[in-house]
Amino acid sequence: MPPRTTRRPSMADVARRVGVSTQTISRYYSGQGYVSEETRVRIAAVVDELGYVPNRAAGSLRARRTGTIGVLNVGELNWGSAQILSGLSAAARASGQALLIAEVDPDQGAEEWREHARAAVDHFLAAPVDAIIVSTAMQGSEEVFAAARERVPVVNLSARPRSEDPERPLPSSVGYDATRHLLELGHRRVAHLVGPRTRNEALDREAGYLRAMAEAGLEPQVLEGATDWWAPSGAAAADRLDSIDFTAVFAGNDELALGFMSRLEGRGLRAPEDYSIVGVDDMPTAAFFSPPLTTIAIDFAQIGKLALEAAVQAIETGEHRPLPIAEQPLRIRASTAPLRFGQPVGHTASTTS
Amino acid sequence: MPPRTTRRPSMADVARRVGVSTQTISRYYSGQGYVSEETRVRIAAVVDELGYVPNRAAGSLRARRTGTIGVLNVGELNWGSAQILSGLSAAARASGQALLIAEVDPDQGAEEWREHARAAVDHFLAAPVDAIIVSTAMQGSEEVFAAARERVPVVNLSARPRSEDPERPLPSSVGYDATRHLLELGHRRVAHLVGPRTRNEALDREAGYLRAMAEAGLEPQVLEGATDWWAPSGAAAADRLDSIDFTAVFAGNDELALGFMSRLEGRGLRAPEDYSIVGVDDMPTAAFFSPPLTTIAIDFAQIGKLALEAAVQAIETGEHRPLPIAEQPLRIRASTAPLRFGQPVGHTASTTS
DNA sequence: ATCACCTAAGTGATCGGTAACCTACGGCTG
DNA sequence: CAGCCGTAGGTTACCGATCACTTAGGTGAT
Repeated sequence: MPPRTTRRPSMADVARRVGVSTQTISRYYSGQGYVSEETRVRIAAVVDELGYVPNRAAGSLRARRTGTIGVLNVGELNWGSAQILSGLSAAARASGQALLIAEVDPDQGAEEWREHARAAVDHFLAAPVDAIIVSTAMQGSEEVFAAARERVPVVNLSARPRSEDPERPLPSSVGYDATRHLLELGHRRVAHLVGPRTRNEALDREAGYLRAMAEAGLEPQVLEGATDWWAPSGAAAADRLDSIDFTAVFAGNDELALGFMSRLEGRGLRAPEDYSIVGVDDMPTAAFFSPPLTTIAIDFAQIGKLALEAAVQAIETGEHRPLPIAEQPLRIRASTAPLRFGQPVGHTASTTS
Repeated sequence: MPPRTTRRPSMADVARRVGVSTQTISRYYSGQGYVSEETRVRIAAVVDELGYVPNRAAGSLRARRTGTIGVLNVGELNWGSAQILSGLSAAARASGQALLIAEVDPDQGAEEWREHARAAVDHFLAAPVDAIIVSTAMQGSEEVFAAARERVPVVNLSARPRSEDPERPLPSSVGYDATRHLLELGHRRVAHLVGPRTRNEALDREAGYLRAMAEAGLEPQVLEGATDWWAPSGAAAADRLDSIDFTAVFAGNDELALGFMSRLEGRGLRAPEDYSIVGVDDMPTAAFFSPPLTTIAIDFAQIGKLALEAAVQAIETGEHRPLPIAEQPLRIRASTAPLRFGQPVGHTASTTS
């Protein structure tokens, strides 16, 4: 079929058919001003008959409000960021906003990724959008978004807590809580499988871990090797270990924990008998791992909802309020257990491939 | 800060400063018509200086092309649909398109969900978008999109193969291939853990399974109980079994397989010793399940790319080509093994909770 | 009786671009 | 040297809504 022949109906078409001016139709949609009940009914009938849908591009041109919010996601959509997106999109629908999305691949060089982010921001500004939500941010991204802030409000979900930051997000306690759980079970040699350092969440969780360890007067042990948030990265981190001298591990997220557990099992070590492990996210699969994974359940959908509301607020009032923190309950499952004497980990240094 | 005070620069601002007409700036961006190299350089300098970004809403008004494509997703973003979205967004960036997204919750009544879908489509048409991509469709959604088709091209990624369907997607062979693998291992009592019947993918896979079983002259056995694609649904399906009389299972996706395996393990049955199981998706965690899951790897990112290209083609030429099928290799891991005599499943009917 | 005010609408300008058409100049060709 | 074409760019109308303002009848208070 040739590129659409019938022109889509405009507000003028509707107005003509109802026998009023376009202004009345505009009022019908905006709710501002007076439209009699009778006229309202006749408009509704014509709208339905013609299949009229107002053209947002036209409206926003004059109104200087597009009702569109840009959502920037860094890296592939994992369970968490996908959930955030779901939360955002539910809230957006509720408040009549449209969501424009862009994804930036962080696994390039630092310069390339910054260039990508800049392009994505321009993409949003071109739309144009009323606000930008940065779903997951990378370290060093602040300057890119600072430029965008001169045009539209920017809500950064994972900006690091800094006093100069306009949003001043409260520090998340995920890393601290997870580590505390392990310490309360009696573990003393608690390691942290750190997520990709380029992401702010990974840095936050590491900071929480370090704080909990310092408070307890214990030596931290950070396991490196994760280049992204997926299970193979956790496996790679496990493969790097040639000796194992911890009795508990706090993994940056559930995926990393799974990959890590899987490789340790290959070396004859199982949780919770041989070591304890706790993750973050509580993705739906985590409860079905073997063993079921103790983890911190982050209410990502709620985060998305809060972020969208914050963006709408910023659009309407220009006021940036710090994002409240969603609930983050610890879900205790079978992967963690109290430290027992004679726990093999830390004594044997098995070296299997 | 008060709601932005400085007006964003317009094309006229740039033109004035360069000393040309807006038309020349327009030509600079569109590449249509002649702009001398010298002028080009001066425009670039001013654009950079003012931080000018063309307003797509304004341009599209006259050009009747918004460069925006709507992506409708049905249900929460699971691994597959998130990957499709990633593929779409990468391809969109490459071709300069913007992606508008909306999510529709299918777990309402059939009437409610149809109403939601209609609202989402209107949302897209309001933008307006140049095309709509339906990432995962539900049964019975065709009529909703048929209405949208009168306005813009609609690419439906999971429309069921029907001769009347303008896109006539080729039937996917996922269900058939997975079942064949189990049959080739010697299994005869092969069950299918069917996905949520409301989704077309679930129906397609079931059809493939039934075809393979019929070809082999075997009695099919469909395990019901999954209301979504997540692991808890797989567990629920396992909980419904009071006797187990199969030696192999083809699960609708990896998540379902995981939930199912986890519950059977609670009943003392492990793959591949006691039964074989194969999933679909090859999500990154699947290789780290215990046992690592044999599964069909769907190249979702590729699907997204193809879909976006098809949409762009339809926009430009009005021509709907059927989507080529992405590769779907079988990844053989430890969850499937040849049928052995004396395999316990099918003999014992354990009833543990 | 006059005036203020509410209800219900209409008028014309305008947002920031693009389409279509037009102008001007130089070089090459017949 | 007239005619034609390629290059470089300008002019004007227009896309489809919203904004700011105006009109006009009816009602209640002074």
